[in-house]
This record gives sequence, structure tokens and C-alpha cells, in this order.
Amino acid sequence: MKEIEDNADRASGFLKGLASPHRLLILCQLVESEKSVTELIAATGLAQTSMSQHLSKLKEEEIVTFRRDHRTLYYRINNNAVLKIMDVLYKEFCQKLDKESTK
Amino acid sequence: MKEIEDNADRASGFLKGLASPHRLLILCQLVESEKSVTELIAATGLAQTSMSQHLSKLKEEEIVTFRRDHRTLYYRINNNAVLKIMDVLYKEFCQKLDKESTK
DNA sequence: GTTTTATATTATATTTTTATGATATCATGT
DNA sequence: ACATGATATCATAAAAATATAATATAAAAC
Repeated sequence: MKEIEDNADRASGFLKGLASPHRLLILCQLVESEKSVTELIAATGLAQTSMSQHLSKLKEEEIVTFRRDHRTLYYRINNNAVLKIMDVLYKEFCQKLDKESTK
Repeated sequence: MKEIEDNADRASGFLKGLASPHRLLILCQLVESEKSVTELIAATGLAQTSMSQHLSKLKEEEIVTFRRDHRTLYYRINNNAVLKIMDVLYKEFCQKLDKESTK
């Protein structure tokens, strides 16, 4: 019983990591390929500080990881579960343009 | 471009609906079968007010729906995307008991 | 129609999340 | 060593989420 609650805590931490419009935009970028922080800022329009904090949160939940090349950090998606969830979200919220009419 | 942000907002609202340990416990119950509010309270140990608020949030995000039978409301999962995400979470956080050693 | 059972709503205090501004660090080029 | 570019950390104010207590509603039993 205690174990289920532990799992619920970890799973919900993970979901909270994903559950922000700005972090989803970041992850959309990273689904394509790894990106530097500067590239992510350009692509999303977020302030530098805010980007850094979002990336920090994503790292904390092990949603992303990064490598360093000279002074540039390249972030990428770390976790296969993230890709699966992004896929579910894409089908549910991006592809579903009134599919009812096709039925 | 505006469309992507709209989608990110809706998707993140949906994820926020899921991203709570208590709501995940509720949903774990509902994966098995529909349940009345009283049954959910017994199964999770949540306070009645708190349960009602969580269910309200889950309804708001169209994660669950319900039917009435006399004075009892039976809630159930409303959305196939929810089941898919629960499946991902289950595999990631409940089945993964150091599977590395089996590799 | 009054009571009882099941559930929702409202109010509020607490905690958490987020954005912003200022400053710091770290690697590199000069 | 110093300036610069890339990124992180710290402080803080504003907004959102949560739990709890109190009250309300709605359906059925009596």
C-alpha cells in the first residue's frame, strides 16, 4: 500500500515536470533533435532565466539530459516514457481536428 | 504558431489534471472499473471535500465522467488518452523494479 | 414534509509554481 | 589576465494548487 503511494508520488512528479505549456514547447523542440539553450530560447521566445529554470526542472525529473560542447550545452530527451507521452498528446491535441466528421 | 501554443495550453491543462499523487490514486481505482464517490473515499483515504474537489478537476479536464444511480454518482475514465498515459506510468514507475539486473 | 445519505460548493490558509531582475559561473578567445 | 558569450543561480513578487472546515444541495426513506 505504501508502495503504491510512493509510485504515485514519483509518477506525479514526473507528470508535473511535463505539465507546463512552456515546458511542452521546449520538449516539442527536443523531439526533433537535441538543441542548445540558445536555440531553445530562440525557438520558444522564453526569457533566458525562465528557460534555465524550466530546463532545471526537466533535469530534476530526469525528463531531459545534456552534453557540453565547449561553452554550449545541448539538451535532449532522456526518457522513453516522455516520447510515448508526447505521442499520446500529439494525437489527442494536435491531430484531432474534428475527426468526428470523417467517421 | 499560435496554434501550437493553443495545443500546448490544452495539453498541459490535461497533464495538470493528472499530475497529482491523489488524483493518480483515484485514477488507479477507476482503471479497474467505475466507482462511486464513497467507494473512492474508502479506497484512497481522502477527505470527502478533497475528493469532491479532485473529481471536479478531473471532470473539468474531461479526464473522467460519471453517471447517476439514485443518489449515488459513479465515476469512470472518460478518455482513451488517459488509459494510454496510465499504461506508460505503470510500466515506468510500477513495473521497473531494477530491471537493469535482468538485462 | 422532515430526516438521512451522498455529494458538491464556498471560504480560507498554506504551499507550490512561475516569471522577472540581478548576479554569478564557466569556458573560450584575445 | 581580461573581456565575452553561454548558461546557471539567487531573490522576490505574483499566481495557482491544495487541504480543511463549514455549509449547501439533491434524492430517497420515513
